[in-house]
Amino acid sequence: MAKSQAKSQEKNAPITEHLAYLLAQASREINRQLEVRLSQEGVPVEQWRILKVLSDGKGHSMGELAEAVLLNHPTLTKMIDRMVSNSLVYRLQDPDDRRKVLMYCSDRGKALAQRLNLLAQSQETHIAENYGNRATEDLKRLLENLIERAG
Amino acid sequence: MAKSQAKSQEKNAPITEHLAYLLAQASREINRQLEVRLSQEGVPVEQWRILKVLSDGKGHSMGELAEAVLLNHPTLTKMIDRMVSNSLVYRLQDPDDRRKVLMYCSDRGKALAQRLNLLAQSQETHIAENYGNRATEDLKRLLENLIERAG
DNA sequence: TATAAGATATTGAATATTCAACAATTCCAT
DNA sequence: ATGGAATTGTTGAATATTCAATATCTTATA
Repeated sequence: MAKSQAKSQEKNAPITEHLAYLLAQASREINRQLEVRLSQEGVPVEQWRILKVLSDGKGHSMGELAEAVLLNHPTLTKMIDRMVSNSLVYRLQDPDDRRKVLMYCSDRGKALAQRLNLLAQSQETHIAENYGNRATEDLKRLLENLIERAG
Repeated sequence: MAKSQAKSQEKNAPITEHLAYLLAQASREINRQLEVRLSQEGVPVEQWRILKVLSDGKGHSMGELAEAVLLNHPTLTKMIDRMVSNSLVYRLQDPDDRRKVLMYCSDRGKALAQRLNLLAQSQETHIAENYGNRATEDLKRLLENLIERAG
């Protein structure tokens, strides 16, 4: 009986004990909160990521960018299309490898990025205050390690 | 100079330092790995979640279920439509509140759920082995706390 | 150097998700 | 009781994402 219970415990762990589920839940919640903040500028989270990456002023290829902002290629292409329409970013062909397209941030994009960074930063601050500085840092380091191993 | 550097460090934290980003990245990666395993049964992650929740045999309303499986209502409705077509689950009107629909798992759904649980459990085991038991447990507890505060 | 293989980005069709509106039922205040 | 507000779930149109196919360019090889 004890044995079969142990076995059933193994197999029937509630869904809330699965790491994949906890990650999905936490990510969903935190990203929703970020979304609320960024909606002040009418910008989805993915566009903030794109602008943040591009605001280093250097050109980033679509592939590189897709990886950095956690979007797959076709999705990124279409999101960039929208952002080009809004004059936030622009495409330039890479002179060294003409298969590649290098993405750049316009001045308008950079200005928006700055405002978005403030909103995102305020969320970080809010989390650190409510959840605790120590816990937040611990969580970040654990996530970094997990990503490193899992990648 | 030191002052302006500190300031710029605050404002210009790389995107990889944002909790929202780390969570999205980790969740994406771990869920992709789970997806690979579950594809052995041709089932998306969300359907595993649904089957897992319903396999307690009790009826769950759509709202309750949507919350539990991290899907919003219209998305869940349409996914349930597909699962009903596959005879994995079925709807029953709640006799106590006829606005509600109670979802149940069919025998076929329960059998599938068992096979999926094995696949999901094997991922948990794999993570615990590669990432470390201690780190995995720490991470889970931190995520649970975060979700509790953030909800 | 010519050609095949690989890399990069985009496109269009198929699929899935979301938003807003709706229908049905229950709850509550009068 | 009864009419308005709130809750629950679904629908259809608009939007977004994904998959497979394509076009373009580079690299390696023979």
